[in-house]
Amino acid sequence: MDHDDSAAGSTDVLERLGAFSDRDDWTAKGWCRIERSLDVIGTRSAMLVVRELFYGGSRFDELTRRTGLSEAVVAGRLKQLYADGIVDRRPYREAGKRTRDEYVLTGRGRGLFPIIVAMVEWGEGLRDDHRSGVELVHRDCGTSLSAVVTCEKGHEVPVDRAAVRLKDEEYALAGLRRSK
Amino acid sequence: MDHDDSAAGSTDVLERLGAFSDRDDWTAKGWCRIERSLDVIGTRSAMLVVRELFYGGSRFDELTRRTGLSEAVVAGRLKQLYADGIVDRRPYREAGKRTRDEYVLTGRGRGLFPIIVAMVEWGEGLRDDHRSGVELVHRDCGTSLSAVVTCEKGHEVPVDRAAVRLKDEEYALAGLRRSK
DNA sequence: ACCCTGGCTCATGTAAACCATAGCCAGAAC
DNA sequence: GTTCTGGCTATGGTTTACATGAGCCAGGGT
Repeated sequence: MDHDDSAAGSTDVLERLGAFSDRDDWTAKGWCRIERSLDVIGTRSAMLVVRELFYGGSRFDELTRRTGLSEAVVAGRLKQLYADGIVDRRPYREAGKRTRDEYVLTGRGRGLFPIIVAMVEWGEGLRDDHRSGVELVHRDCGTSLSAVVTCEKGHEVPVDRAAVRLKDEEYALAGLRRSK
Repeated sequence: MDHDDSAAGSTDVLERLGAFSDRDDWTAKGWCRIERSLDVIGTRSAMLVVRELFYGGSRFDELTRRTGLSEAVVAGRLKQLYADGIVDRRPYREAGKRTRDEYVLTGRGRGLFPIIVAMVEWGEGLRDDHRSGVELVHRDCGTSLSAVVTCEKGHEVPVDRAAVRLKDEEYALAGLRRSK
């Protein structure tokens, strides 16, 4: 298997700045935002439930049916997502039925939108049946959505123009010394 | 536990267009790009390895040390990531050591950049120790990175201005009929 | 030739994630 | 009341994801 990659020869990923360049000191241990995110949406079932919530599903049976997950898993996931502030419960009532709760994304939940878009976009390239599948579009102009990385000044930032660093270097280093 | 959510009362997630609005027909079953992405980077270990590759790690011992994962898991993950075309292997040689392979992201692997940025950004809001942690910045201007959703015309698209639809509706419906 | 280092694998065990089935129980309908 | 529906839970079993520790082996040093 050979990956004819156009960038073979360049190691251009993120540049490491300041104390971060000496990475061997702080391996793992909750300093990383990605790990936190993974604690909440790191399972397949969590992502599928969130997907359905974005796609407009809100009731228990919709969520089980459309994710293909078992009721027990969906119930457990919804509990966790509620505890983590991703979904909120809201009572509803259908004619002839008792009152139930439906589940809607909170602000924090809707904050997952770029992740959803990025994953849909990236999944597109994994196989080559580009005809079928789902597409996210702008309501106003109809063109498809894409997650792009920008800085605060609005520049689009490709991988090789990005860098990593510690947020508050002195604070972080102090915490590191404490825990030793 | 009450989530004082400013958007309580609005169900504004994605609008469902065309045949997609009748979602109950195609539950699950590989039509979704997100599921594909999850098949490749859906585990904690995969994301952590990819994170380290973005942060400049490339050798086996770096990857195990910095992810905190066991050697067996890292080895297995690297195999899968190689098979899926996310990483490439490249021989290197340190003085006095034998020749080994190091692992670098392919183009497809670097395509995960928006997902990484979005997850770092989202993980920021999960707890409130905003001082410590890692930060992704633009090399040129130093401001921190953010993943924003745009359409092809460059408009920034918030969740409530986005919609979902089937890509090639006739093709998709035909495939659906076939599989019945 | 021998040793020794380090990337990698194998074996074993545990915990988590998931499915399938059955059952509970609030409450609307009657 | 009684019944019946549907959201949810509880039980048991399988599969996947991980850790731990032992061990293999290519190949550069000497």
